[in-house]
Amino acid sequence: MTPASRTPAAPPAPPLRERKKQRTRQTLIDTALTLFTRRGFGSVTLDELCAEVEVSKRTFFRYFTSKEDVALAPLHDVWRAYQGELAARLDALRATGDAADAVRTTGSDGPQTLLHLMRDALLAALDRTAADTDWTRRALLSHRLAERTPSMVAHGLHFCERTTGDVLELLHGALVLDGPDDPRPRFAGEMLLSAHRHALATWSARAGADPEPAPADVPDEAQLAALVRESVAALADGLALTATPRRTG
Amino acid sequence: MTPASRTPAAPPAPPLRERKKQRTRQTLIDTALTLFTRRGFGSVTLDELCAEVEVSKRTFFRYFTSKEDVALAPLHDVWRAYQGELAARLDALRATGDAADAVRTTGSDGPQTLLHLMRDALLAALDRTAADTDWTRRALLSHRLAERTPSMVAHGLHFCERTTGDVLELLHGALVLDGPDDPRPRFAGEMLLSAHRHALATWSARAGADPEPAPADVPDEAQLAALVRESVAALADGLALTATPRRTG
DNA sequence: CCATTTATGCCACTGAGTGGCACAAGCCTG
DNA sequence: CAGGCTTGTGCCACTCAGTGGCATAAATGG
Repeated sequence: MTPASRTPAAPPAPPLRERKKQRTRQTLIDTALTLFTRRGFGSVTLDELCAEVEVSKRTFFRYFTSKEDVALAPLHDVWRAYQGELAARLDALRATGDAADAVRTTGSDGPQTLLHLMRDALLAALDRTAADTDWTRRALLSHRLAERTPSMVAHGLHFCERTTGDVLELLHGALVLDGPDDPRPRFAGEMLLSAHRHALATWSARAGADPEPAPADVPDEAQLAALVRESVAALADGLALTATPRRTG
Repeated sequence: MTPASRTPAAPPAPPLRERKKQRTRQTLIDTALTLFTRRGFGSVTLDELCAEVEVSKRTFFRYFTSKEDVALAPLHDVWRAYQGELAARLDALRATGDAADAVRTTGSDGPQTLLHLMRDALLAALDRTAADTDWTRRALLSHRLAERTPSMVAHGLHFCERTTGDVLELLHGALVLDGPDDPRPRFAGEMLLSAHRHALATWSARAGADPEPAPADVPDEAQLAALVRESVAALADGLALTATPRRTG
């Protein structure tokens, strides 16, 4: 923090101005999560939040599109990273022209399923995002908050939907498909979403129900990653599940 | 409309007061769809809409929970019906204890998959809802509106999510599953949702792009039903789709 | 040190959504 | 066809999210 401290081994050292922006953004997110968690999403006004962070409301809206947006930022970040990861993988695929060796994360047999390609991109995104200091804690708070805040659910679903839409454009540019209306990649994308949401819910439920967990009580992203894998694997079972009536007892 | 006209073969004749309510509701929906379609969702204020229908804003909110809600009402009605249909089918299933003959809509081999059970419930719901006079026209307007109105998308997704949640409770009460956290029924429910959304999009796209279609230009619900079947059938292909890179050219 | 860009603050404004209360219209008695 | 009772509606004032415009302050680059 001292002005004279030289950055030990920083990459290209981000332009000083950018730092402040990121710092305000992070502060907004953190105080928002704290306040919302403590007193409920609906009971905290933006004016309060802004006063707390000492930022004008106008400025808040230059960082986030809505009150819900700031509360969901940690979760949204994953999806942004996912989009990037997937784009990179698709480029690699097109370059080598071979699905099998383009993606090193799988020592698989034959060309990969799109769903698995997406899953791996998501896992990589998770890994990258979670590299940030205590992302998991924030993500947990974010998700817990969403569980009891309908408008956050709506906002989150919509965000995912938009991301899926963007991803679909990438896919249609990079893969051989049955025309621009082929529903299969969309289905795959939405299934991944389902799986991810379930993984997140399970992850959150497994952690202690502490409303403001200490850093130590927060489950790590490895557990989440494992749950994502499980969930994706379970998708096919969901499709094939037969309806066995329960005996009334 | 004449007071003395005797209802020819009306069932029990709904309590006169209820009629007015339904009429106001329908008027609100129709004028909302018209105004929104003509001038855009965001450019019509609730005050305008209410003035047009000659109803106070306070009253509006006794019928609908939000501005988005009224614009999506036709689509929401299907899901409400779906919930009812599914509940009925589950009851039938539990009563007979046999999946095969409980549901007459399918002359299938062996017990039915949950997905197909849900699909049939949705188709039945569609059928029932579309019995109302020009539901299809309204639904089409509703969907077209949603396509260019982000907040409507968010609201619609959230509504479906809630419905799915309610349905899951029914399922866990009626079916043999792997405990309360078994993700399979949830996956099935969300896949049906995906399929339905795709069907709706295709249906809407196939109809002429007329912003205010004449009744004759509106596709019927049979076409939508067919698309739902197709989409559900295509789900498995989405799951299994292999990522074949497109040759750059 | 100055000029340009870029982030922020301030202020006034729209419009969705809510709560409270008084009023009127349908509705069940006798 | 009173009477009270229930239920839906109108009106009013209020909160608060979100936006636009313009002046100002801070970083950047010469």
